[in-house]
Amino acid sequence: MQKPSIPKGTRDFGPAQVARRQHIFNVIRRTFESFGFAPLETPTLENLSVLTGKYGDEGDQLLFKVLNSGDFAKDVTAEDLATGSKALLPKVAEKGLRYDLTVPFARYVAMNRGTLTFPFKRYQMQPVWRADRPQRGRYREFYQCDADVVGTDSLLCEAEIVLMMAQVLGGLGLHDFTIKINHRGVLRNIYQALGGEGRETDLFVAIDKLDKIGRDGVTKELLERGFSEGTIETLFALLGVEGSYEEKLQRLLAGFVTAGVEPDGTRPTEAEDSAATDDITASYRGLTELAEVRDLLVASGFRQFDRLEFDPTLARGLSYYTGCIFEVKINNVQMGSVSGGGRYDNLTGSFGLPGVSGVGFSFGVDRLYDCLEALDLFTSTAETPTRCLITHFDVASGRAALPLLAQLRAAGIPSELYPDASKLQKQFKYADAKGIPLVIVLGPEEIAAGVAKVKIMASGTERVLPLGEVVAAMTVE
RNA sequence: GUAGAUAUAGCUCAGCUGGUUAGAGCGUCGGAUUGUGAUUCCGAAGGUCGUGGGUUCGAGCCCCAUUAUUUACCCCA
Repeated sequence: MQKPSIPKGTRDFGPAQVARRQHIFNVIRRTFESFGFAPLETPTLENLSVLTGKYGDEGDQLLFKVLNSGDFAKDVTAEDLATGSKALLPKVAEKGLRYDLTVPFARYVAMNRGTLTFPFKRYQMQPVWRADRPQRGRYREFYQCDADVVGTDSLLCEAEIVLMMAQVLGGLGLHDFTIKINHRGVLRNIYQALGGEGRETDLFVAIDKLDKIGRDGVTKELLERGFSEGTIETLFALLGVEGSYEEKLQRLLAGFVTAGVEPDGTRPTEAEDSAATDDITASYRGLTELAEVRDLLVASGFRQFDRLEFDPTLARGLSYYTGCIFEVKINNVQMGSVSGGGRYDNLTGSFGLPGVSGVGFSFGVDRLYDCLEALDLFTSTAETPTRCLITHFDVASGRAALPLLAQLRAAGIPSELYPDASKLQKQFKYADAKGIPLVIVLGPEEIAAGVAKVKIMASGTERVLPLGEVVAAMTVE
């Protein structure tokens, strides 16, 4: 006999887990729909040509590729085998499992550009697959819940992303969270302040690790990568700004001016240098957009600015982001971000539809689940939707229970009759173990008297009711 | 891909310096209670100690290999 198993990084979800997951999905779906997003579903399999090259070299390695049907090796030559997997891959696999929901969405928009009404707002809640090493909060199969808008540059979209993030987390009972926001333009300006060239990625990767390895660690890493000490000092002076959202914007701006950085990367002339601060502010797209998002949030009645943090060190890996970027962390839980997103100016470009700006974000349901569990925030532990169990004693009383069972179901009360004429003790244990709140005892005595006993499991109280009144009484409860 | 940790009952784990018949809690099943759960009491079932080699008079324990799981790095939801 072989021991049964499931692939690494995948999970089964039992009835109680599914019920909890559905709760998370419902909160997210309600929020997305209340902001006017419409549902979309795309295939599990995409053509590899759609997926490859969108996530960087690392991402390509993490794609699950699907072997072609039939004789997948029929086009393979001895030469291909000798060359290695790179030459082999396109001949044996033309499909892959989706890696995220944003790229399939971009493909959908490009394919259906003629029929869509822009701005197009869609949400999507489907599993994605990544072939990386599983560990805490990291699975090979997991669900993402994306909401994206394409076809508008309006910063209202960014503001609404913050509103939706807060609404979903609040709806789940997660109140101690931090929404981090930054702008790729700000990062670009910082990069310019360092006068570097072509090492943007090195820098972002190092900056992103700041909260993990600390300032000393980042300094060491940047020195190893060839940045000078003076440069690194400037970097930390800019990154180290403190204060409120508003204050950080102002101090960062002042820092840029001091460092002599212009938004387009050129050095300012002396004349420009003397220009009024306000004019320069307007030219820093990142800073002005972040200020605008803040104003829109205020006007929308957003009150949780203590949970919204402008973090100049926020980098995020996905290279297609060009504007605002977001990331959400649940505090006091050891878990990566539960949500993230940002604006991309040209996502559909590689599918032949350039110049369409979009902004979107995503919730990781599996991580939200893990956070809720770690914080003990799940209220329902019921393993079944059943509200009422009818117990019986023999074939005759089981038969007699069937009309009542039908009435309960017709009244909208999920109900079941215990299938076997087991000992009453066993039937009650079944109800208790599954968290069924109500048990009806319908034995020979009750049938003879035309009544039923109704027991409320939580309190242990029992009531004897005429058979005709049972359903009505339970509808009230 | 790199580095570490772990693997003993259905689950969570003990198991001393290598020494007789490998233990506990929870869960499961039966009984105390011919028709009442969660609480209490009594009892029972359940293990080729991940797998394969080796050392030894003797291995759950030591050594080697292998597989699986897991944590950190990289990257990310």
